[in-house]
Amino acid sequence: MREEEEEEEEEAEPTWFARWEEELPSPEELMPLSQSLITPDLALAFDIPTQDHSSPPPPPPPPLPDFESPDRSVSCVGGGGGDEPARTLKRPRLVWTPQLHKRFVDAVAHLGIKNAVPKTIMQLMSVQGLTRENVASHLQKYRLYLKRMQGLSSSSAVLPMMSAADAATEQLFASNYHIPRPFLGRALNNNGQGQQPYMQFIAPPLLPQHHQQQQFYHQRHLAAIPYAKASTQMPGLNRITLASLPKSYLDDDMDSGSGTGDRRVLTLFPTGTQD
DNA sequence: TACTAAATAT
DNA sequence: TATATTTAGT
Repeated sequence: MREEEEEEEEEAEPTWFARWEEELPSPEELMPLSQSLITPDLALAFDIPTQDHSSPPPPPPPPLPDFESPDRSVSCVGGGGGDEPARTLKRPRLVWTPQLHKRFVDAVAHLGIKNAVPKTIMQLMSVQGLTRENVASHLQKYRLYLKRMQGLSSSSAVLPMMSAADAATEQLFASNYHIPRPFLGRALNNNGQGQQPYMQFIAPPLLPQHHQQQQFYHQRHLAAIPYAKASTQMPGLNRITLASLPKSYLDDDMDSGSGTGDRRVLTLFPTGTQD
């Protein structure tokens, strides 16, 4: 095939089309899209050259999520092109690492089921770049998982140790969804009659002695965070990069990056060394 | 406005 | 297929 059939459809081109094109405003009349669609701070953050920088108001520090900064190991999946740099306008897929999930669970535990709503959880977690949507989505999934576990536990005795049911569930969640032992025990005990749709979370004061230590160092690290009544995002305090947390916190009982699989998109926890 | 559940996308 | 994101309903 040496002759590529050039699809010349000139003849089929209707006249109205040409006239319609004529009626279009000239390029000069058009307002530059980059001006209206990309805010100055965004343009600055993403190093987008702005043609007309006649009105550059001092842009506030761009709330760039940690995982969007090129410093972190970020790789986008899917999208228009794999070659696309990490700084796409589309929010990259967040991977809930075991550590991040642990922080999530801890936040939920501290808040209690009553206050365990996306916004509050997000504030308590105080992870930079983590959105309420992220938390809401994860919370949904988490509840689903708890619900599932509840059902499994009611049908078969699977309290203290991990049984096949647990193992299967864990597999379902790619071993990402570990639930602290006190959670399981408490919930299962409470579940005798199946009175509650979801497993009941353990509020901090309800934690058994054995886990008060856990609660303790949580308080140590989160003491500065007004999570109890954080109504507004505090610029400094509310932004805590998980990577800055001590290893003792992160490596509590989870192995990092052991079950993320090969679809890691972005990680809030740089698995390597981080300074 | 925020939360939850369902649908959709990757 | 599993997970995260987005959307829609309350």
